[in-house]
Amino acid sequence: MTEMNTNESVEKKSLNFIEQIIEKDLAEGKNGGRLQTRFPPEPNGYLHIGHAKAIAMDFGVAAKYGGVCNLRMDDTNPQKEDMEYVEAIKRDIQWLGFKWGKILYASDYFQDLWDFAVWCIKQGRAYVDEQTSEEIAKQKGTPTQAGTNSPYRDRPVEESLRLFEEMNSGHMEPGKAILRAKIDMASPNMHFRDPIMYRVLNMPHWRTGNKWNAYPMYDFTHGQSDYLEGVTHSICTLEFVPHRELYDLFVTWIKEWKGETDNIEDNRPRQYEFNKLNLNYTLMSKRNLLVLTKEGVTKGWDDPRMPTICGIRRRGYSPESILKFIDSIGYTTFDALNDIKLLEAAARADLNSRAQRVSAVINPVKLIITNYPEGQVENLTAINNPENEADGTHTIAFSRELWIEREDFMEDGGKKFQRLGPGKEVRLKNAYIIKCPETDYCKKDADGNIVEIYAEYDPETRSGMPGADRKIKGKTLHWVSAEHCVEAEVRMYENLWTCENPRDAIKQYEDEHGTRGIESMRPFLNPDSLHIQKGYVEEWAAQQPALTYLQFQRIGYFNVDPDSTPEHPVFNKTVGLKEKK
RNA sequence: UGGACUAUGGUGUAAUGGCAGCACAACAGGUUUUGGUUCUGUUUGUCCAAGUUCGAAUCUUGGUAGUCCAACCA
Repeated sequence: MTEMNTNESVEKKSLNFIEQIIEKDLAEGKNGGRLQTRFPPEPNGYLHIGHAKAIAMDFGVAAKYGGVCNLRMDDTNPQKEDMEYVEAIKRDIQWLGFKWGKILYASDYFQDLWDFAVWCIKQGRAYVDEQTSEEIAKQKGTPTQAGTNSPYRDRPVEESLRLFEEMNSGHMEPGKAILRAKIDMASPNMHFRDPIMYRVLNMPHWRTGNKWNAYPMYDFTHGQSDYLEGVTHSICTLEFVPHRELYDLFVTWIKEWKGETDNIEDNRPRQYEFNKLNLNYTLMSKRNLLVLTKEGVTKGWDDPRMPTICGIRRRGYSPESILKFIDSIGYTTFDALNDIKLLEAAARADLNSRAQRVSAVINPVKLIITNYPEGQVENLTAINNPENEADGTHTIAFSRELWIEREDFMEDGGKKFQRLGPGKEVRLKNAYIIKCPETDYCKKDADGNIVEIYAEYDPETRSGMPGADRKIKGKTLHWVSAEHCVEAEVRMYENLWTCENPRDAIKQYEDEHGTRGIESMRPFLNPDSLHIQKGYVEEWAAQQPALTYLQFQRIGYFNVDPDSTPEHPVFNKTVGLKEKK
């Protein structure tokens, strides 16, 4: 092997299996060497982080290989869909940093699909079935047992055509008839047992108004839409694997309908499937997320505990951290359960380089520098981001009375406790080295709680002075000046769920107890998923609403919540800093 | 018990018949005005069994385990 070949093979290692397929197809000139993908959400809810994985794939490969990715609303079911969601979907995709070619709608193809369906009937490949859904379900058989043919299967074409028209007239009751493809009731693939093409809904559609009363099903829409708009690689998740055979069949039929009989294998969309995102301690299903919001467990789709893209955004994650996470878990055909810690690690890695460092005390106790002159105030220099010098500095006020974290003082902390305690010396970040006396180091209330801590500062050790270079045993603590800080609401979040796989746990609970909805969820909900704490934040941080990403030093990454006002700042904890024991 | 798909450290992923590598996690140490960052090092893996082959994580067969499929949802 030559060195060049080695390098090429090294490069190939980083390609996921979809990218490998695309490179091969492009090299072989399939579809005229074109690459076109689509991201096809149903506008019936908000996008979640699982969608972000699909978005990163669909838009990502298009951008990488010079193709185009269109955004297509899969809007074939007006019962469930709403235009409210379309804007939210667009906003979330843009926030993630992707650009679509066109915005398309499956409903754009309703006329084509109708004409195609009529052709199928005339070809004897489709028929109107007038049985009830129960009868049809019964005839479908089971995975281990073949189905039986509908009595309407071989009805005259003219009769089906007339009934199909009636299905769309608005005068037929939903459920009275459906259009089915005549395929194979004995197929081991359940989707081949005369799948439903059209059903009667008698409902206006938010885009097509009252034009249609019968609407096409997913299976009779997706492949045809892909074909009609020129998609080459229709990438979706693994649960659609059993649909692929049907997808291919309908694509073949529609090409025939269009009279395209040349190059039937190379010039057509193909479906490829990757594993969808499963995250432990996280519930992804839209239906159940809706229950949480309706029951008031969470406050809307953008609650920072939600796995929705808007929730994650509000929580303070950057788009880059989400993309980094998705990149780290990869695309395979293995049904993995990913560790949410990987998402947190990706966020820390990204936020570390961009978050502005500020001081905030969220479990405060008063610290009095007994030898610091009363009324004196010093403006000390704080570095905005040690990872990026260009971010500059800001000043932070120092005075006699400070707030520090209650956990940073222990009367009997022992040797391993390197923070403040009787006779112990620590450095105050950007300020002075201070020392607690051996005795009379604090004041307590009647219950024995410490209300004030006393220490003396060494005036020679202000940061920047030569005396500051002195090495001490203690750690460096953060603090805020009691008179120069802002009181803030700090929202701290934990996992919403106490079990690794809430989906399975809820399902099992439902089966065992016969309960539904919120009753089946309660046993697995973390009652402490939201802690609201009063904190003290240095003035600079509270005055900078433009600061998107913050690090409360020694605590974690935070952002400013939309609820925040100058009078009442509100911060969300995105993720804590890594802690060493 | 029909069909389709899958199985590599704790978690995720790479290998395209030829040295089992990477990330996260964990652990130990150095640096550090964040118990952060960073740097160095360490531990841990091919589901099982047989076969093909000079050589198998990879191919074959048989087990085992898991996921998906019987919505007038997508």
